[in-house]
Amino acid sequence: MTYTIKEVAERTDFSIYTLRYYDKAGLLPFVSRDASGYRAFTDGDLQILHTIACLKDTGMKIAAIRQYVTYIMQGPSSIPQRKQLLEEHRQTVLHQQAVVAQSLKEIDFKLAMYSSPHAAELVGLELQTAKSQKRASQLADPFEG
Amino acid sequence: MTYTIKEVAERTDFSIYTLRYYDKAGLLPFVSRDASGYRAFTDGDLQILHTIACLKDTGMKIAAIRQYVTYIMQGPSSIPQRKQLLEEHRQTVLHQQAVVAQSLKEIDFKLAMYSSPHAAELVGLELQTAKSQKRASQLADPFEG
DNA sequence: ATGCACCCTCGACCATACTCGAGGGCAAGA
DNA sequence: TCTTGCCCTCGAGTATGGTCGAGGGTGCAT
Repeated sequence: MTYTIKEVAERTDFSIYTLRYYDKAGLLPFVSRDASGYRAFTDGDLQILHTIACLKDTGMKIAAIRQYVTYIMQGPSSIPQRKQLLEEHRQTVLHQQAVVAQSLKEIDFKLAMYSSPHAAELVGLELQTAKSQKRASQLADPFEG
Repeated sequence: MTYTIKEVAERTDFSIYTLRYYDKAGLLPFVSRDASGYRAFTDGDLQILHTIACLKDTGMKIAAIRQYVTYIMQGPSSIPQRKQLLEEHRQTVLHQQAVVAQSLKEIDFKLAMYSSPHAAELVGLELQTAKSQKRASQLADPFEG
């Protein structure tokens, strides 16, 4: 049983364009062609594609994904390299998660301020502080206009 | 007390180039110029810049950040709009966090497989399954070479 | 007054990741 | 056989977010 590129696009979050772009970029060397030159995706191919989606969704670059896929094509002998690549990526993702979580906290703090019954006063105070800093340094006030 | 663009670049994760690019893109209308036309950043400016960093780090696009900054320039009257913009962004971030967390789980699953004492067998089995699927559909085997 | 380390703008260039149209082939039904 | 709806490649175009060099001004220390 195989799937056409259209069927794969429907079953995944990749567009037909993206799938062809990925193939051109060397991300899909495991996808075979039928007698007419059409891409024929097997279930196993979809599994690798799913892994590719996980890597992409966590921010891995195309070049790194290509490297990973290349390792897959080399068979079990490349397990150490695959492991290292994923471990390094894992650290990157953990770091990014921490950055995002911290930034979200600060956004939530802003939201809390905007939701406060004294929102207008708090924001007004911030504004006056900013304006007086400009004045103290003899700078034009950009908050006019 | 004010800071030069170089000092700001050193105190933040933005390069001088990026700061100038952001200014050109309308993200820094609150930054004043001194008598020589040099940008003079106040502490209040750095605070807004920090908020911009939070938005950028959570994936907000430049155009949306510009909108938010525009609201800031309008003073307290734009609090409802700021709140709505941040609420919507917050939902986007929560969704992205969920996607990343799920993808990371699957990456960890792969890593566990590669770390298993039977890694070679497991990966070899995957490979044989993939190969037999190709054979069953009379497709050339891309795992040769 | 000269040098050095800053600052400025403008516009070109780059990297990344798609997105799409043109031109053409394949396969099945009316 | 002809239309319809897929498929293909190739190469150009788009969107986003920078990055950088040229050309020129500023300001302080020697």
